[in-house]
Amino acid sequence: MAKNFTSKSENYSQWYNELVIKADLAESSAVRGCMVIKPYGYSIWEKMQQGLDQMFKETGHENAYFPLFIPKSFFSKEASHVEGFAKECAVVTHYRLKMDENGKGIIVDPDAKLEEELIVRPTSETIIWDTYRNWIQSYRDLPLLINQWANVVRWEMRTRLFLRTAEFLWQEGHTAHSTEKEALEEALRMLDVYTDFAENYMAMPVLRGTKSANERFAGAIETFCIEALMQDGKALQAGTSHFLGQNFAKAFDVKFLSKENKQEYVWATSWGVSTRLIGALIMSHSDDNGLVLPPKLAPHQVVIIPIFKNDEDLAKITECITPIITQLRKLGIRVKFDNRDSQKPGWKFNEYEFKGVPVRLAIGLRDIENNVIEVARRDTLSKEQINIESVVEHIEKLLVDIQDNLFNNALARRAALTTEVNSYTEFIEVLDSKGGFISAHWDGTPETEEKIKQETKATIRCIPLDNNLEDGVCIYSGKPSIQRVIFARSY
RNA sequence: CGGGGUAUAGCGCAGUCCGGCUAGCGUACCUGCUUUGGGAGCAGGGGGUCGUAGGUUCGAAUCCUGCUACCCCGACCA
Repeated sequence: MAKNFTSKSENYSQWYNELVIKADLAESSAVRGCMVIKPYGYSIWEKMQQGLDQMFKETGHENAYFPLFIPKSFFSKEASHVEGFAKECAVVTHYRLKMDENGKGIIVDPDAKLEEELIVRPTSETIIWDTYRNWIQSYRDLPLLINQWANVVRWEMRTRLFLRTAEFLWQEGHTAHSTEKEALEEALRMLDVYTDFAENYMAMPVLRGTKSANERFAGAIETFCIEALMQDGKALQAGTSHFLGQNFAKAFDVKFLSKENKQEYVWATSWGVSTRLIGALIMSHSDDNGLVLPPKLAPHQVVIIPIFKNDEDLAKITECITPIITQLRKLGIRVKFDNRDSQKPGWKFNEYEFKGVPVRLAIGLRDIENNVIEVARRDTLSKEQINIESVVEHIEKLLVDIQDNLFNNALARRAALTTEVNSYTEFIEVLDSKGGFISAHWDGTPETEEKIKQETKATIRCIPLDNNLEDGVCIYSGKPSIQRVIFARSY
């Protein structure tokens, strides 16, 4: 339940919830741990979908759709995979309700018990690989590059709007290849796509790397990830791309006949990002005045607020602004002209600030006389008067500028919150004082990582891909280390 | 699942300890007039089975019991 708006310095969780609720993005549903995504929140997701989907298509992928329900037996095939998900699955056991004879209302009909339980997908690897077995016969059927936009359910113990809900929306790509090399390349290609999207659409810098064995996806040989840093110094895993080796091919018996006429198991990848990205976007840029959206993802990039006293004034303003709206739309800029007389200008200013609209124009009779329009930008909250003749050109540049500025600010913030440490004492001190990414030597063992996690709640977020090899000693065990890795407390 | 908190009008809350008049405040909503360049002012008005089920009582938002949901912190995870 929403409280009064508070500064993020006091309570980041509360600040975050306020943003989500007051900017009209989402709310908790009546179903435990699920969320209702409101139209404005969903339109941000749609923009994300559009951007990602285009990138997927450009890299040769196609969309398909697989069932929501997965027979329980499918889960017994890949052992480590089921271990990773079994604890948090919603299970369908019956298929009918009935009226209770003792007047207790609607009850589950005990006679309608399913022969085999159905699992509401926590991810679709199993059912997709079961399907792929029939789709793949020959090397000519490969590579198989498929993406699915879907909802999945994970019965998490603790939930949080957008960041970890019981049901969430995502895309999951599942590909099959004839060689290990090609599959590995695919996993890395999709990591590039995610990086591109995070940095150039969301204006959110990300670290690219591999996960340590402890953090690796259940059933994967290697998990690549992009890690973002939120304003409060906590890390957020923004996307993952997995190299699955032949684990799923073997578990689901997916073989192909090679050019050499030999039966071989296919090589696989999977990759996904979810509505968690909305949470990441909110926490990357927003301030105490509300949401701050990067132009590329903002449902409305420009909002125009006429200042008028009567219908006559509005008619004059409309006449003046209409050609500008037309020109902006021709450039593909998403413009909203809020000419409602049911709300006052001041109210609208605050409203669109809350919703994070990148550029706001205000125009009244006074401006028309002076041949100017007031242009306000959301990222810096600054305003200036621009000549009507040059306003379209100005806005076009301004949108690019805001997009860049948001990225650069986030990048600078991340740099300020990234620290190299060389001892465990220093590690703990930095973790508790400012948080953020901490670059430190690690001996490479899961045991050390686990102990650090238990003692400090910090985990290895990733081993950066372009890491410089550097001899050193593990901050925890003192054993030799060949490189620094990135630690952080995370969401 | 462990610890803490909350549930009263669309939203935010008071009232609950110590039971008692018609359940109140802010905001939002409706009507009218004045307003309109940073969340307008005045006047009038509508909206509540007090989360739910049961109990105690002449009488329950208030006391007792069960249940449910949500929020925060932890373990788990995208």
